[in-house]
Amino acid sequence: MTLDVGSRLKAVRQLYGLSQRELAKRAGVTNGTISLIEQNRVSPSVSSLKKVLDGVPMTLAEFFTLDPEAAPQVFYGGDELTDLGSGKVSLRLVAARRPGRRMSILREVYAAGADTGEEMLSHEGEEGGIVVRGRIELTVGGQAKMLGPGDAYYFTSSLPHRFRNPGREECEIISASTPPTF
Amino acid sequence: MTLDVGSRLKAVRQLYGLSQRELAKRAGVTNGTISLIEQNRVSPSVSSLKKVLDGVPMTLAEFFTLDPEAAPQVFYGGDELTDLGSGKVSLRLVAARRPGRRMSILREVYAAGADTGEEMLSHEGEEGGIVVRGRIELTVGGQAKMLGPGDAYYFTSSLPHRFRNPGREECEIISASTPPTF
DNA sequence: CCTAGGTGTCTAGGATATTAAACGCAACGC
DNA sequence: GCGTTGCGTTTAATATCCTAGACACCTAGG
Repeated sequence: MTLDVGSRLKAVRQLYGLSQRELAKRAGVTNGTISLIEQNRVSPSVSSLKKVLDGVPMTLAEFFTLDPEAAPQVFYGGDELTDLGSGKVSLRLVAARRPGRRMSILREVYAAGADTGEEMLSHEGEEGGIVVRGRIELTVGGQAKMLGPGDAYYFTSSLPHRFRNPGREECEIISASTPPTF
Repeated sequence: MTLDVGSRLKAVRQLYGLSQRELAKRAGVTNGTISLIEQNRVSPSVSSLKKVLDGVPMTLAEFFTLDPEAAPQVFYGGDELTDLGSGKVSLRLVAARRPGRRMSILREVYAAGADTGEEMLSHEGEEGGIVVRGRIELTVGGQAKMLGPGDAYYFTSSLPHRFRNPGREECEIISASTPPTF
């Protein structure tokens, strides 16, 4: 198992300053249930855990995304930009060495003529960004659009997408994606 | 309930091209269990759902984060930058109108002398960013650091933090945070 | 036709989770 | 001291889940 649902629930409950009975009442379960779950004496069904979390309220996704040992580390400085790119696309990743990151923040530079390819990228999650300088053509789900400095985008990463710089100047974008792509 | 664990599991399983028996074998449960779960005839315990997902493999967080109706929407254009700031700090949020976003991507401009305050900000999640122009002093967990163009930062948002522009020039940052702060 | 191997579904019974109520403990007012 | 109110824990009975194995269906090959 090594998935400490109990401690997690307890932490969440206490974070909201609720007693077992209070939470139980809000959630429509008994206080005994909360107690047993928090002691890891039982593994709740998804439906009952959902009921409990609805009392907080918190979604299941949020609950399981909680980083129990929330690394109190801070990363900063130019050094934190790790080089990943190749050829005409330069990618620099923020806090690459941080374990368990929940986002990829990237500084992307597309040289003139750069193209992520016909095949289209597709992966779970969401991504978005802002164009800092230059112009770029972004195709998402069959629709293409030119973006210039100050323009922004945001989409579900499972949609096939492609970045292309048809111009003669470099284009710089700062983007973020969750869960981390890199 | 209205939380269709069954369909979700089925979708995941089929996405990976597995039969109920194959997945069951990998996961160490019986095919009947998978069948019953997919039909929503039972609400699996967290421990057994975890076992099942380990067979894929997929984490519980990923499973519950799956957006069933994965909004195929794309947001872009300068219009997508919604103004939020006040006073010396200007905040522009990407895709503000998108429901259920998992990130806040912001273009932040700190005027000379801008300061998010002594009281320190603190909230759940993670955040990071890259300085586009100007200089800014970032204090996280008691440690201050000056950042200039091209520098980056990343930290756990629950650490008390503060942004301050002690210089005479504007500072522009592009940042992201998850879960969304705005 | 009919076996062989694949699919998903169903059922009986043992295993596990949940309830309702009791229990032990500590803090407070009287 | 004593009653009250809050806390988390425990217990016996009930409800729910999970397993093993049978079942029905389909497709392919002999």
